[in-house]
Amino acid sequence: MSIFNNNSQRKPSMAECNARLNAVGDALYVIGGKWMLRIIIALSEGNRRFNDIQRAVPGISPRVLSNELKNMELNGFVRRNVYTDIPVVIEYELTAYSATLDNVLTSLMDWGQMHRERIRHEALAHS
Amino acid sequence: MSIFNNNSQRKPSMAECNARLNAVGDALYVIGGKWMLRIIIALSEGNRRFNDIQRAVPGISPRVLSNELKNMELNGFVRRNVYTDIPVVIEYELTAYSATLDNVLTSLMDWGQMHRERIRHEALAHS
DNA sequence: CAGTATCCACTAGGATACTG
DNA sequence: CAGTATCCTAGTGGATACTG
Repeated sequence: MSIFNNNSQRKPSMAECNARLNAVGDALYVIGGKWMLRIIIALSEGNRRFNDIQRAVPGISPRVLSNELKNMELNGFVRRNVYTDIPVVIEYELTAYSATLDNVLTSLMDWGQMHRERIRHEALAHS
Repeated sequence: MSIFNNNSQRKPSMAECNARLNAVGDALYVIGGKWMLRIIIALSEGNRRFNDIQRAVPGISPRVLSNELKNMELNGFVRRNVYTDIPVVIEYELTAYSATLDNVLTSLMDWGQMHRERIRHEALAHS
């Protein structure tokens, strides 16, 4: 259902309104940080080890990456695997649950791309 | 295209990877704040005047709402209309551009709802 | 009603150095 | 390599009072 085109002409109830607000709020609370989605993208592109991820997410410091990964593990987006061979290898991998973010991620990517184009054209128009 | 299931088996290039990262970053930068999407939802549900919006977005202070609305106007999501009758009436309305957020918004709502359910079940399972 | 003005608290996140 | 430890800053946003 679209937020913008209310085909049924029915005015949404207070309860419905708050449910929407809360759902979006929850989602943003979890994924709205600066880094989490980027880390997911990096992982989905095959980076598994700490320093790989750090390289794949430009600008992130080890401290922040460490915190993010811990949170993501707690929330079930990521699994941390320790392979106790010598040398020990630690790898992160996305869980199935993180795949539920697929729609969110692609819609954000599409919109971000579109928005960037728009800004670019505006800038040109004003120059 | 899905981030998670790369059917073509092709490993994405560095350039593609960065493009995705940037697109998501841009999108989050614009809409990732605590308030903007909630204000859009409030507006989409028929609230047009300053205090209406403030009531419809629980917890927002007038200072923050004022700042957000100005930003949103600058970025083309909202139009501020001043009707110079007596008494003067000021109304905010969503622009066509804000409707481009439809997919983002609905996917966030859906995911937020699902995630909340999941958390609830987990809490029950642990009690 | 539609905001401003002030003041303040918190915390996400940056820089850098260090460790087992 | 996979992180911790410290320290620090900037910016977001809360509380409250006030104004044309």
